[in-house]
Amino acid sequence: MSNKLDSARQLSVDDQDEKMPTRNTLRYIILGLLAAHPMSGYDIKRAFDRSLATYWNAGNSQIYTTLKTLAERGLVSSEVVYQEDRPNRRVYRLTPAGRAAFDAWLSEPVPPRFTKDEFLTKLFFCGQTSDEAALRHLEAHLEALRAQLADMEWALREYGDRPTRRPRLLEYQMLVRDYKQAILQTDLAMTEQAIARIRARL
Amino acid sequence: MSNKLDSARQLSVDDQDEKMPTRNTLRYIILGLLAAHPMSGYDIKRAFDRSLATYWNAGNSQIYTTLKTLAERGLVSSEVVYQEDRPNRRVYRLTPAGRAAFDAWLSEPVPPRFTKDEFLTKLFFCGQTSDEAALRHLEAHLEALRAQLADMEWALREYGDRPTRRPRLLEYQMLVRDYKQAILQTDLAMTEQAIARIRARL
DNA sequence: GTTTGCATGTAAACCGTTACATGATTGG
DNA sequence: CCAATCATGTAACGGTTTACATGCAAAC
Repeated sequence: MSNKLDSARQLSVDDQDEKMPTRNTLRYIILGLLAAHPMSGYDIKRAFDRSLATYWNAGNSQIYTTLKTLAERGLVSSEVVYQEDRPNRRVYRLTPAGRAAFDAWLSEPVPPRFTKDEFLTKLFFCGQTSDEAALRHLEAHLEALRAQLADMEWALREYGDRPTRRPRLLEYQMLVRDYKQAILQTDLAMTEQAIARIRARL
Repeated sequence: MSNKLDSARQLSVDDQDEKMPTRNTLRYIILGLLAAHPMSGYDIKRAFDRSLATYWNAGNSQIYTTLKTLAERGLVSSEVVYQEDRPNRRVYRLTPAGRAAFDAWLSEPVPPRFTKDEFLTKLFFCGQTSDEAALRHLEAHLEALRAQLADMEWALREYGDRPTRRPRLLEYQMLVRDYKQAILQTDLAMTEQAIARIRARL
């Protein structure tokens, strides 16, 4: 469909490329979190669950391995913090190179990519089943959406109004939150409408 | 969490399990398309671009390899259709086993999975850059959304009103289309609102 | 005394993207 | 002559998920 300028791809002269060539959004998320404060892998996982889970998430296994590769590339450094009563923590912080890489990512445009939506994809094919089966999917989706909206409300109450010394960060986070919430609400409204549409025929 | 019946996991004697255990939405999409009519890999690619691209897409390489594994597992069969003037086509059709697998997928609930949204993720971190950079991202997103909406309109005009002998299929496809369109419109509205919000400060 | 929370990881399988490869025909 | 359409694939890499593995402390 759109077919404009695929190749603005000159050979860049400098091959300092400890290549970080592809996408790896997760790497940059971790750098971005560490830009706010030093954290352990465990902390990062909690940051996902608290505030990021709606837009992205990752399992522990991916987080820990990614931290390791970031360290190998010199984008983060780490030190062990010894604790009694609890397991020791390995705390990571950004290096200047890491900060630079993060800034570069922030200023780059988001590369386009096809969306993948398992729910809509299945619904697309539901003409090949019974309306009852379709209704089951829609109702399950409705429930999932309500749970997600409730989670967002909860996270807002729990973590949203804490004082911060970086109001700009919070401002964008709230902006994104509102954005996502509006989409979820439309999603919910459309699911309800679809249910009504199908029920009307039974 | 669950720690009860791990031991239901004895070596199963029958290794008919040509296991199709994971997710692979693409496999089922292909089965679903073939359920409507027999098609070649090329046709499947076109079906994606015409009507499915908004919810899912795949490159040729993945399509052709997936067709091969589906054939190995006996879910589809194929025959070569010879053509003059053009390359021959290998046309695939569902086997009864394939139809059964597709039906099973349709009746299963959609397994939950974390969403990943590169755009919102980047916006989430935009408090660490200039508002100008954030505006650039938002404006690029706006343009992408407009293009996508235009594509959907175009696809509707081009392929949407053709007569069909399976009105139920089309009905669900229209439902999903409306659904997606509403979400894109909310997306667009929120992007515009975010742009206004940031501009108000400059 | 069992579950939850803290804390860190490894290995393998699986899914998706990018790059590459080929070759005839039709239309501008 | 160049681009697009038709048509089919292979190879390599990279990113994600799932399963497995460990172990102490506090709380119920």
